Amino acid sequence: MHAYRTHTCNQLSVEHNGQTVKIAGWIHRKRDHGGLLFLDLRDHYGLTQCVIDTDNPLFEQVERLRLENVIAVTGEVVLRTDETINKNLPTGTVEVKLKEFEILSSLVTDMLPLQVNSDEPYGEDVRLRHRFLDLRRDVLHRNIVLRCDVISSLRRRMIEQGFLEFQTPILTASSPEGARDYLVPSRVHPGKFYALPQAPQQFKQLLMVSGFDKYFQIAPCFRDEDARADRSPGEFYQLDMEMSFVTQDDVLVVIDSVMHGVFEEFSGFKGEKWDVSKPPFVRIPYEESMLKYGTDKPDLRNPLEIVDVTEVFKRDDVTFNAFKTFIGKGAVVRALRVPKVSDRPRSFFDKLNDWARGEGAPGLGYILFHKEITEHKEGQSFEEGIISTAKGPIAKFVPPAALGELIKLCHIETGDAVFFVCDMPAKAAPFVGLVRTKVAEELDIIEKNAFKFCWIVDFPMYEMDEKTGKRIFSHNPFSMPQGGLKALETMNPLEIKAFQYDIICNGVELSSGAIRNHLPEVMEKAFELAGYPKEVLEERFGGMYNAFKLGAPPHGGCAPGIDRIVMLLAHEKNIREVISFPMNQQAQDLLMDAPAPVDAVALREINIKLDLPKAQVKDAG
RNA sequence: GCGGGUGUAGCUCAGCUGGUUAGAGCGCAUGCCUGUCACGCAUGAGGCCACGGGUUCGAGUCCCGUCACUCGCGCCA
Repeated sequence: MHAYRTHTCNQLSVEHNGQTVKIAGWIHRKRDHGGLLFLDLRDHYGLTQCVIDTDNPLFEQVERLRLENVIAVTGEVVLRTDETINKNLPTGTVEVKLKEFEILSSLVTDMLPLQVNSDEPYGEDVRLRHRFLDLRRDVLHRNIVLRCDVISSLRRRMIEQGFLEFQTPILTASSPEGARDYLVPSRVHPGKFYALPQAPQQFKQLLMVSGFDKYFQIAPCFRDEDARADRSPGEFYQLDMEMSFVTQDDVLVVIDSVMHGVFEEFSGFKGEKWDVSKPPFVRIPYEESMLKYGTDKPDLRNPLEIVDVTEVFKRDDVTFNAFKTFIGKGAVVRALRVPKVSDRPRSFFDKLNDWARGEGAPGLGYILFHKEITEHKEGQSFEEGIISTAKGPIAKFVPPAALGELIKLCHIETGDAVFFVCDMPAKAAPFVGLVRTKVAEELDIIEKNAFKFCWIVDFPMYEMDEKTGKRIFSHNPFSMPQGGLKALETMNPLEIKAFQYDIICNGVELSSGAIRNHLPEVMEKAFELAGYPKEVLEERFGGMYNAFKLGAPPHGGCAPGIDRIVMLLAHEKNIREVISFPMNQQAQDLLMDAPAPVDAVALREINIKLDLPKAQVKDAG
């Protein structure tokens, strides 16, 4: 017999009846009836009930065992009687009649800081400090298994499509722009630092220049930025990929197929299978997304759409001066049509209005289109049909003809309401986007049980930095401008689009990607337009820039975030629920106690002297 | 860096308008219980009410500050 086990705790069934088996695991739960004791033994695979009674001289010893002790149990598999079968347990038709047992770990004597056999929500610091216990618990344990399965599926799908898996350096050079780097001091080169890669961006491009054609990596990325619920502090993983001799469309098709495949494969992880968008995923130009959804990461489960109705409020016969004056200063009016809500009580609209004020808006104007009146008759003008039915705070400022135009623009039907937001374009779009989300949540009309994908394409190459008034790269400096050198030389830079795309699922940004700028002369011009002289390009991106002068293929790729993919599939709101050993929000590892002070000798060796703000001196040892 | 929330037993939480002895469930300990599966029953141990200051005759409760955790903003090419 094997030293530890002949079967796992999820394996035994009626077919093992009568066999002597050995199983090993943690004591999940004990039910002590005095003369009879049940013990649920748990391993990675499942639970098996063991039973012992007072006929066995070991009874008292078993009775004394505590939860979470690790033991091996040897005994006979016996069938349960019909009344005692547990249908909730895969092994519930049998039990192991304990003959012998062996303690395999040092005995648990301390109080457990959290109970493994419970699904109570524990405080996150306790969970992180004792992550190994937390990871034993069912939900988290299964999430991590899902993560393993997703990664192996991604890997298989990439390899099947001819991609090669690479490793790239972890100790590398600091990259300008972007997030803050994690820096690692060099012992050999006093005063110099490595940086941990924010992404293997330049390496994967260099691999393309090296002629490898199709690259992928389950790539760790390090960014020293503050955490969010959907953003792990410090480090995260991407399915990083890049391919040569491709157009944007080629990249999108590959990712469509990988994402669709993985989501189809695992969409039933939480029970019922969810619908997954069929490829090709819909492609929405950035400008259209900002207009229709008020964001560059739209949740397409939300059926509501936004329309620009500035023209309507500009009309001479519209007398709503609050908007008119503002429009004169460059503001726009965005309308959100909400079907079938005109009969909602006044409180519904008041509540939304209060919410909007809470968000810093002056209020939320709306017009209601009541039922009886839009059912206009032949011969009656459209406008006549509408006039007495439009209600709401600003309806009286909008005469029938203008209402007719509004109805056409927004495809308004009887019983609808329309909300209005008037502001400068850069503010109106995101705010009406918030309204869109808020209203859909209130009405509970966000589609359930669906993973809805889309691509946002045609991002602008440059944008104005609001604070400095300077022109900057709006996504990253590596993207190819649409129209190439000619566009850079002739167009208004702010109107140039890039071959830059994001993939979105249910409002979550999974990845950015681009067709890269692999032409040195186009790079020079692109950087010049962002205010960087050629020297900066040479200094900061020298490795790649020089490589491009020695024969670079056109190439592009993207890098879907693995943690977020798993988070979506596991229906988790917090990314730490799909990471084995995450840091807390302050970027501390409470289990391993990192970051930690180092002693003076170590510091001297790397030529570092600390100069700490007063309050923190004591922490640094 | 800024704003919101939380902090009471090992864990999850309750604790009213400030009122004298601080409560429950789980876990732990002891005892009873031979078919449970979140077993049941009884008894018990376990508290710097995050920390520091203040108001008050009296503070777990009110006020101020600090710290920790968490959510969001800034940040995240």
